[in-house]
Amino acid sequence: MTIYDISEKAGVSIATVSRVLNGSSNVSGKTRQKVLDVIEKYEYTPNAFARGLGLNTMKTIGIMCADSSDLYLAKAIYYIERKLRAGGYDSILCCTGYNLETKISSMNLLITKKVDGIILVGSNFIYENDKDNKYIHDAAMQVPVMLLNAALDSPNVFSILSDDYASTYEATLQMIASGITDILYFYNSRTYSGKKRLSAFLDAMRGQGLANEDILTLLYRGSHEDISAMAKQLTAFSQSGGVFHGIIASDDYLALGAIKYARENGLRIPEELSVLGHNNSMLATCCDPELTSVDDNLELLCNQLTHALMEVLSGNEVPQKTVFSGKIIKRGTTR
Amino acid sequence: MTIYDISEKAGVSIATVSRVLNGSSNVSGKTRQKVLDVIEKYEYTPNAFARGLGLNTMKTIGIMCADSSDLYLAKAIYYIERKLRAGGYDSILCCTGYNLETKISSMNLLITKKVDGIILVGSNFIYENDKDNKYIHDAAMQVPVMLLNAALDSPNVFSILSDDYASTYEATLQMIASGITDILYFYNSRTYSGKKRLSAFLDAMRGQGLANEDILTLLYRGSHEDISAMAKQLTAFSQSGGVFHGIIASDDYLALGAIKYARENGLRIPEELSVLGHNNSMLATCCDPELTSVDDNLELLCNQLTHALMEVLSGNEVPQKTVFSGKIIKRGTTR
DNA sequence: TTGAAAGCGCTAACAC
DNA sequence: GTGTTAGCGCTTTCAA
Repeated sequence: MTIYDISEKAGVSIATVSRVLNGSSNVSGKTRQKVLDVIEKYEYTPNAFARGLGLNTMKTIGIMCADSSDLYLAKAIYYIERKLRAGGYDSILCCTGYNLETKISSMNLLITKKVDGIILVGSNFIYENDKDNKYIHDAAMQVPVMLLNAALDSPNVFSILSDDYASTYEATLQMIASGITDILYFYNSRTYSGKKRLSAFLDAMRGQGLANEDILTLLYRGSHEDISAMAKQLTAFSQSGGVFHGIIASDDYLALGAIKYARENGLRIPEELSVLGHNNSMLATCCDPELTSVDDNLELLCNQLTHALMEVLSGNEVPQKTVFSGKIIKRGTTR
Repeated sequence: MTIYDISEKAGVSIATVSRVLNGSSNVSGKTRQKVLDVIEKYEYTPNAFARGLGLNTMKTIGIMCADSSDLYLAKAIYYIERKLRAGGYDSILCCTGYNLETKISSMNLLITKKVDGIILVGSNFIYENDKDNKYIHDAAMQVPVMLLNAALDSPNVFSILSDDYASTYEATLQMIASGITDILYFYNSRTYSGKKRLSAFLDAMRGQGLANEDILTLLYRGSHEDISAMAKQLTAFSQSGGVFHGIIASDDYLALGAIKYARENGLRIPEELSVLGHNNSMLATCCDPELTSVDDNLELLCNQLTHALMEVLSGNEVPQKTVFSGKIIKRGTTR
């Protein structure tokens, strides 16, 4: 069933059918109704490819994320997809992995598929060496690129993020204020936002008069789901002489690793060890005691991002960078 | 830049350009190279819409799931997306929610967008009253429909699932064998696979000579992430007279709720309460003690499903229903 | 208010 | 091995 069939059955031209299809006002009431009836009768729906060819858009947005099974990213995708759909857009999902090569090829694929915009979910898409961000600059010459929890200064790329520096800084100060000065920063990524969190921690500690060599940090490199491996690494670190009574983790997974470490080593939380996570995911309420965690209001960020993208696509002006602030949700793992 | 531009610059016809683009063998080596050079020089990529219009496919698969932020579903989507991409297909993701209306409209939307196939991730898409499955039967008349962890007897729909009945039956028997006969089945869904798990539990218990009224079941209706609410419900159930020393939960979230319940009520696990989960998600290793859980080998299911879909799309025969068996991963919450 | 017709950029059947 | 040409199904001028 094509527009020709409908026009024939309705006794009008294809132009008229097209007009009623697209809600043009230049159609008389009775003609419109006649066409509508035929359309309904034959359950006709226009061919999306043909329409795409004519309009040069199929109203789809490409969503790239490294690993859609990561709790945080999964949640972000969920919020974004929902909002996009509400705005009449579909989402093509690309799980790229953490490798630059595959990110680039995913990006090209999306461009080739002629998406209307691209959303990069998570800070791991931004590289320190700006040469490695070329694929983003390039993509942005074709379509608007939105960054969630990352920032990049480039025309046609827009960043929506949480002020990780501020919230981690604040969290560190709070833990210090609770009487703990030997704090270990336990992290797993050296991405854009990862770096900012780390330096916030370092700055806050230095503010306490601590020398760099007295500040403890530990980088975890394993799978983000392998809680046991995290605990093991902490145990090893402790056994090799690391002394700490607080752990600030760069995400809730790592914080869970810290809790497991405490349990395996007979440390009471929070009396002997304070633990603070990040993301305030459901993991924070599934452990015992429940986890104090930084909430950066992911849903708000995602809604904002999606809204901004649709504004850009409508040709409206949008701020290049929007920063929200997180807040610390106090639970049982800190004093 | 179109195929005409390229043909002109290369001094050949568009047909020849099209041939080299599609790897046709009927092109001489030097002509091919000439065209390739021009393509490279101008970074030409064919217009996907035009191609879609001609071929009537854009090599995309629609993935529907109720909630992509659910750990289990997120993981499934991850596996499926990866495998599809490897096979040259893109995925349009639709998070439908649990409401039939929105499922239907998502389904229609995917059909309208002319996807090549549709994957329904999770058993909540199948309804008891087959009238409510009409949207699936209908969709299957247009494109193949794949069901993950659900089954529906209909032409052009293919089911890949884990034998939930068998694994839950086995799990129940094991718990009974460990000396616990007062077992509570804690579940949250009355979907296809939810029902099968429940009846497996009931059958196994009845096999022990227990009368229906002595078998304990408890339905949780809250958010799947609200562990505290689960624990609360269990506490209330216990306080109102429910006596049980084992809990078999229909997923790991609920099992975490059970663990929280035990902790809040000072019950030692597994000495005073055994707990068994389902899905063997990362949640199973993030609690203390670690959770015994049924693993239904999601990755295998997803790979199988994706492979089957691509077979169908290639016109090959594929079994209408494929059942794998799960296995119980023994950890610390059971004796 | 309506219709005719020219694209949109590609594939593939057919001719050479 | 290569070129010509007719679609694919829609949107959108331009005329009437």
